[in-house]
Amino acid sequence: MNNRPPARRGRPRSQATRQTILRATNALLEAHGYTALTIEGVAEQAGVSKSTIYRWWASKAELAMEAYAASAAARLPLPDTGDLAADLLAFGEQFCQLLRTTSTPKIMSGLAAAAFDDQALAQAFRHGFISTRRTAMQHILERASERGEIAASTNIEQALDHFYGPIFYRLLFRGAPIDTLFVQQHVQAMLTLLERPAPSS
Amino acid sequence: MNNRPPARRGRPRSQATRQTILRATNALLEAHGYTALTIEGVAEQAGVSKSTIYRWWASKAELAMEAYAASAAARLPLPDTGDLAADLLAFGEQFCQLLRTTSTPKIMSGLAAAAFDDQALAQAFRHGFISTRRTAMQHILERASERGEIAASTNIEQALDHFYGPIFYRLLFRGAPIDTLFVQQHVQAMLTLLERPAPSS
Amino acid sequence: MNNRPPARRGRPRSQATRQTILRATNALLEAHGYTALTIEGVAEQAGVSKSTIYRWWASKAELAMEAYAASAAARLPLPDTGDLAADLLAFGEQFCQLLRTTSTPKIMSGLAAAAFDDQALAQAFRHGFISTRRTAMQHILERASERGEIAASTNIEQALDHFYGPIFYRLLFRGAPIDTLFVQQHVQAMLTLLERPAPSS
Amino acid sequence: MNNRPPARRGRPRSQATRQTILRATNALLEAHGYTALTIEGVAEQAGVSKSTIYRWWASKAELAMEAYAASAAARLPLPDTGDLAADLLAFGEQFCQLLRTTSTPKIMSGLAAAAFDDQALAQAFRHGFISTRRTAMQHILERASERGEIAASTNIEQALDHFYGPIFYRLLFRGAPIDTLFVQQHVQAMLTLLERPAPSS
DNA sequence: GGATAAGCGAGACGGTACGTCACGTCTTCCT
DNA sequence: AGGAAGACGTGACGTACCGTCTCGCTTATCC
Repeated sequence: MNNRPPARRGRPRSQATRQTILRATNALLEAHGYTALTIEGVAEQAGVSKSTIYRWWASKAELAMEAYAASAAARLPLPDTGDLAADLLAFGEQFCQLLRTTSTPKIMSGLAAAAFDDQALAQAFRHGFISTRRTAMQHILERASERGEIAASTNIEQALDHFYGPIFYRLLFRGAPIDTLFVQQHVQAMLTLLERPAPSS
Repeated sequence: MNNRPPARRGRPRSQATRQTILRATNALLEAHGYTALTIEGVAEQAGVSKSTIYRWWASKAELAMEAYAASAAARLPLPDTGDLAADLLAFGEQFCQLLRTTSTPKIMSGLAAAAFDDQALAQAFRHGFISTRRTAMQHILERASERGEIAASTNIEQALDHFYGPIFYRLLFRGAPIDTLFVQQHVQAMLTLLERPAPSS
Repeated sequence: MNNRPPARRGRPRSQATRQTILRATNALLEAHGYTALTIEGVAEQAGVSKSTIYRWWASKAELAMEAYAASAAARLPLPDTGDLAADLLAFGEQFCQLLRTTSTPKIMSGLAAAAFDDQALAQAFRHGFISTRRTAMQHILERASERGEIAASTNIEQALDHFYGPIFYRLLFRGAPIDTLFVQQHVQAMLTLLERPAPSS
Repeated sequence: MNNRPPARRGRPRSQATRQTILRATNALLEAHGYTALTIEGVAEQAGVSKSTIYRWWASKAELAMEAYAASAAARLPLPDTGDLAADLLAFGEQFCQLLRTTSTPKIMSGLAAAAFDDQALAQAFRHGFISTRRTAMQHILERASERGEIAASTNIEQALDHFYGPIFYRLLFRGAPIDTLFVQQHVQAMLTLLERPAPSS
């Protein structure tokens, strides 16, 4: 692995500037949402020139993605209680609280829409926002599988779709609440789908 | 029922113009997607003035909504085979085919994102796009309930979330296929959740 | 002379409506000036439909002209003291006061500019605004001539140009005051130009 | 004297673009008059974006002013024959010819009307169009004064009003000709007003 | 250490679309 | 037929951002 910096000629990119831009983007996203985010706004907020932004990000979608993905990933809950139902409840509860208290839904729906017009962005979106969340949940399921709580044959992919799908559907399309009651019922349904410990006999 | 002819004063709104605008909007939506839709583009395509559009629709979101909702509703499958599994399969298959072959996903994601910035739009979106689809599915479940295929106590709302949620999640967020295999597995999962006729006796 | 009204078919033109429109126009002219005058504004102010206005006046210029010409003409001073200098002073003083206290300059400059784009309007403007004023002054000069205060050979046209020219020039182009001092000096200059009674000896 | 190169930050204003805009404006003014001048028209004619025009000029009036003032000033006659009457005749003749053969009257009346709605514009108009012309004439009168052709006590301001006033009055308000005969009579009147060489004795 | 490259802030520039305003014409109903 | 209401196509408005481009200046590496 050649991890030495490439030692390119010319003035190196300022990491400070890069962070300032990402922070400004996040602040604006949280404050006014994705639609209202503009490159010019970020430039002003960050005290940075537009060209500097365009040098490193191709569009506001790409910028928003990078800015928000990190902060979103950092907040992902990672419960490990040793019990599937408890893990699901804890994860669901904390995850839904995030969705309730941050601008995440707004931003994700904006990015999802933008992704339809830009394949590269779609790629980044799925990697930065979707896979991360799926992986977190996957760990829970795999641990449950190792403990024998769910059958080894369980279709994990499908289970993940069934966990996240209804949550986002309610949030983005129905405007329905993502409260404790919902989480409880949702986890119950998940267990119904998962708990097939092979009745043996 | 307000069936009185409005008997309003002044020149009445031209229905021909209205239809032309809606048709032009649909054509542009299908051709270039929601992001690329502009009021000016619709005006030109329809041979209509911008002001006429603004007179009746407050934004491109509202226009796209009305234009697309009708055409989308008209295409909703309404199977009635007398068997829950068959109904689900038929509905799922046809519904997913629509999502695969039209610009519906693009448009819905655009509208969903726009709905976050406009409560009135959100309202219209849920009524025009979401409720319609839910109702279609609800009829299937209710008929199954009457036939005793599913328990009367079944939480229909939750079932609907579980049906639509994963479909849109795969489509908008994961970019995952909505093919026949998926539909079959998905319907199977739905049956698992629903078929709890409490064998009792 | 057949002075009976033509007795045309259909509902006759409403004189009340006509007057309402002219009054509304004058009010708006005085309040906001010529530039800000719009047909739609007049229609609203007068509680009248746009078509009614267009039925009788071809443009806002023509309307403004008719509306303002009458009210302006009514205010023209007509001094008759039996002495040229006194008449000139009185007329000048009162005329300039009108120009100072009403929107007349604004309106006249607007109309003069509009007249360059419309020959019919130019015609009407000269007749309604310019000739009227010239005639008033002309009477003064003619009476002076009859009294022998100025030579019969005096070029009246030229004298009128010399009287009105500087006033409007100061007002419209220079933004210079049209106060008592100016009027006095101006009248003095006029007398210098006019009083050539050829002392004969 | 601010001769330091401004050393401003950012991309400097393109002088080429500026000139292109001014030239396009003049062309359109001369061709279609002031009323028909539109910012969009100038932008198209000059191959320039609207925003660039709005960046530097606040209104079509301001633009027309700057565009036309320079070209008008460049054409001002500056006779110096050593004789007042000859200077006046030459200046009057040439000046009136300009007014006859160019769109100047149209443009000036438009600007004068616009100046009533905008004090800054009025200021610029007086400086760009009016003072320039007055100064030219003033030089003629001052030279005559030095030569003793007119009394030192002559009110120059008033003389200038008497020179320009009737010309513009005939042009803008009366639509009366500004021909050689008029100029001769006008100059004669001016001399009557000016030539007061103190009869001594 | 001087040449050579970028990085960077500022901001001008050609564009596109916005949403608004008033235009002048029209269509409908009412008087 | 006159008239009020108001829909309509048209054209320009002035604004907001877009993404690109020149500037002058700074900060590095390379010869």
